[in-house]
Amino acid sequence: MSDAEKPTLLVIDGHSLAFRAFYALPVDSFRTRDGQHTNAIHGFLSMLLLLLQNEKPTHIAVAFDISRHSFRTREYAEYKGTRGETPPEFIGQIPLLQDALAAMNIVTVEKEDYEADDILATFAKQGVEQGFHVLLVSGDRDTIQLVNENVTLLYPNSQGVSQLKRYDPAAVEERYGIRPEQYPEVAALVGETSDNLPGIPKVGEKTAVKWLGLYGSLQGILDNADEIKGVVGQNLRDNRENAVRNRRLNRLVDDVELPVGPTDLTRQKMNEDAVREIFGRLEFRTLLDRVYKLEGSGTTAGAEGAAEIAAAAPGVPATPTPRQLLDEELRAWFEKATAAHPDGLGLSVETLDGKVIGFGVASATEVLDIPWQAGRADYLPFETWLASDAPKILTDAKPQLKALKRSDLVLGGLRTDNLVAGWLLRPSLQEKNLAQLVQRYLHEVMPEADANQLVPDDSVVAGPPIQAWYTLRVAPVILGELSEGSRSVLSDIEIPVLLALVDMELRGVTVSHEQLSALSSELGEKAAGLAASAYAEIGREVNLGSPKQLQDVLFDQLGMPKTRANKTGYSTDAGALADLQESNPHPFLDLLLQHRDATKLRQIVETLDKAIDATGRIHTTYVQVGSATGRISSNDPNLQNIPVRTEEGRRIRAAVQAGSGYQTLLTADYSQIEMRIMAHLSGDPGLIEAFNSGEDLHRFVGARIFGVEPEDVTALQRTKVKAMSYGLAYGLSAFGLSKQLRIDTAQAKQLMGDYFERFGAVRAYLRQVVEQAKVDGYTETIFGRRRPFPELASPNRVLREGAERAALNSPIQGSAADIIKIAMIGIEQDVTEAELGSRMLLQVHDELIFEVVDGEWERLEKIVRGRMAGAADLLVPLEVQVGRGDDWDSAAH
DNA sequence: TCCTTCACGTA
DNA sequence: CGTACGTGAAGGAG
Repeated sequence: MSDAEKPTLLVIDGHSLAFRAFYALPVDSFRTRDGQHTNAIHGFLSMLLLLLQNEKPTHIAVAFDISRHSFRTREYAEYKGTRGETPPEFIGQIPLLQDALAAMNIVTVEKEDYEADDILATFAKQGVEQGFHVLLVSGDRDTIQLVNENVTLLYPNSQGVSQLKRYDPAAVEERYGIRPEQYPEVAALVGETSDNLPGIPKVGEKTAVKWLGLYGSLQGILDNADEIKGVVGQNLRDNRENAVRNRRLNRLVDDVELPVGPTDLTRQKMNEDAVREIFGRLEFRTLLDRVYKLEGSGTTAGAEGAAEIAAAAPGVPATPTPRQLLDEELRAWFEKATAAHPDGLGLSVETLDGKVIGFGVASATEVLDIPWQAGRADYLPFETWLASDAPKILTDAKPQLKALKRSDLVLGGLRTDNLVAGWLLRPSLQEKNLAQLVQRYLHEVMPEADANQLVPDDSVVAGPPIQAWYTLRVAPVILGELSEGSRSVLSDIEIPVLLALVDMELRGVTVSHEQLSALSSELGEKAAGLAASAYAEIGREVNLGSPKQLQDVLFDQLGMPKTRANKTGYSTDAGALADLQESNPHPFLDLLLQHRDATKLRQIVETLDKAIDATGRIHTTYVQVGSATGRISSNDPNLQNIPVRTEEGRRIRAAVQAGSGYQTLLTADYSQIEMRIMAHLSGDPGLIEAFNSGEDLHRFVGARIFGVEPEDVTALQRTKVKAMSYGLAYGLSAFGLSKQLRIDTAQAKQLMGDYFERFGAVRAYLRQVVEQAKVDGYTETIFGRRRPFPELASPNRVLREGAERAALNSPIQGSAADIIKIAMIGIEQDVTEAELGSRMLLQVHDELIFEVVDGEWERLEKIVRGRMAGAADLLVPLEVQVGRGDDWDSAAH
């Protein structure tokens, strides 16, 4: 019988797959109205449907364990003893899963005293004997031993149950370097932590496979144990019983007496009523759809069945089939659709290498598929709609807008971006893409190719039309949950600033490769010299970049006192080293610190250098939804953490320059914006007076604290005061302050006391913020941006107090973020209206950097100053400092 | 090879 | 026992 003619028997290890699914899918997103968790069931069934569709088994069974006890636990009581308690959310899902399988007429098998894998082994053996091709699905590695030319194992990868790796004998050999039947011998030597089966210490897969190659079998290895040298040889001799026991336990039993045989497992037609009932009870709407599609395609139900389902699941519209329209039809479609959708149509831009290759457009009832080729006149009605102000809804618009611009396409009327709106709702961001948003807000599973998704099947991958469809449907749910204030933050701040970020990213900034590479080699030499000196001090070479090796040097070799403990030992960070330098001065410490400095800087230089493109510019990516406070972050590369505090750091900034065609750089930053916001929010008369008087704040405060005249406050004192002022806005304690200022706690308390005596309303405000947040469950910025703080109610003190500090800082940091965004929007608008060639390039939280066309300086400076200072109307003025220079360093002030 | 921890740069 | 981020090296897990 040829392979193609053979019937296929599919046997699944129910427990292990359901458990994998449980950990692969978020518990919170899969819960019925009455609180039953369903994530394991959903994940399992989704995988099952995929298997039925792709593998088309003729026979099928699912095996379960009856309990945690089996003949193995009787033989070895500790077997699987390290497994923790079953999570409470998992309990109860298995019986429901079995109900669902029963409704689908799939046989489930379990046997007292045996594990599911033994059932798999038994069916595998019988199946092969009776001429089946056998497919096993299990998350237990022991089943690898069952693989042969007629038995294939499908094993879930680390992502969960969405992707199953196919192991035939060749794949096993490729992955492990051994034949399938040898696998349990390897496992016996290595041991299995999750089953509480210790193996031979220091023997991993590599060693075990090597030994098998040398001695042929486990028995051969044990017989020749005396030949094996070194520590591992000794370990083998000392622990040979482990290997013997493991081998005994991991041998699967293939002659379990079962009530059914392979031929009894013929795939049956599902019981539609029962399936509808149980899926309804589990609230699986999309899955039900998929079940019917599957039944319809394979058996008799057909389109009729699918229609019946759509009717049976009210409120969930069936996904429309994408249409391709041209010319007049397309024009008419948009005319009708725009009229019917005043809140916008869904749009998804498909990109490849940053260029546009297609679009999906969705209305409430239809979706369009628009494969893109530039210059096609028959798509003109679409291009017209795209450029118009007609409202559009996207998800993660920024990369799509960048691609549009690169392809010289214009998009107007961006109404909302689901990713940004979702972030405003939950700024700690659990949902990073459309699929996750759909799951959370529509409680549906979107078909997607994403490895994190459950259904990676190519035939159901969501193309642009489907993306647009879900984008349109999820938008009103998110918008409906946003507060009024958050909705105006979205429309008045986030959407406009998103458009500005698109342009800033595309513009990039010129960075001198010559200067960076020179600096890099200079720093490299410096680091090498420092390392050599450091080695000389301790008489040996260590890896100065390894905290672990440094611990040996500091605490063993040099006998220094132990520093602050961390997870892997004792801290060697700059603060700890400074403490050591004080108590146990040693030249090594200083050399180490300098070496760290040099290598860190070199690393930054190298990262930047590698990011320079062919035109000599670096294009960072701004992450609009990256922070919980409302700030924008920057990556690939991060241009918001370029050094500035040291001389050599500033040389990096000096490599950031005005590009060709531009005369100079303009930098503009807010001075002490967070302290000004604190003055505004607290209404503290002292602080407000300090700002309104024009007096330097830190000097002003320092004069009070150190009891001197403002002009006599030293630079060092001012630095300390500055650190303390900002520290207060972060929830700094007296203890923390004493550490930072290297004074004792009593003195720190005194300092804070003095501070609050002078600025009492600040303390009252900070306390009030936390109290209010505990009542509301969230904090709010001046402009209405919210950040939820569920941890404020936590019984865990560490969590709760951490949340309190974050909560008191959030309105301050978040309002500052709002203000600079508002300024950016205004500046872009004014620069465009004034038709300036000068342009905004970078944002670094409280600073903006522009490149300036010759002759435009005065006009640009006026716009920038006006928009930044006027971005908010506070009780204190917003002061803006502007600098000019050929590069970022010299433009600083 | 992938993941976590440490350390450290910015506001 | 100070908020918000992103990056890279080392070293453990596999």
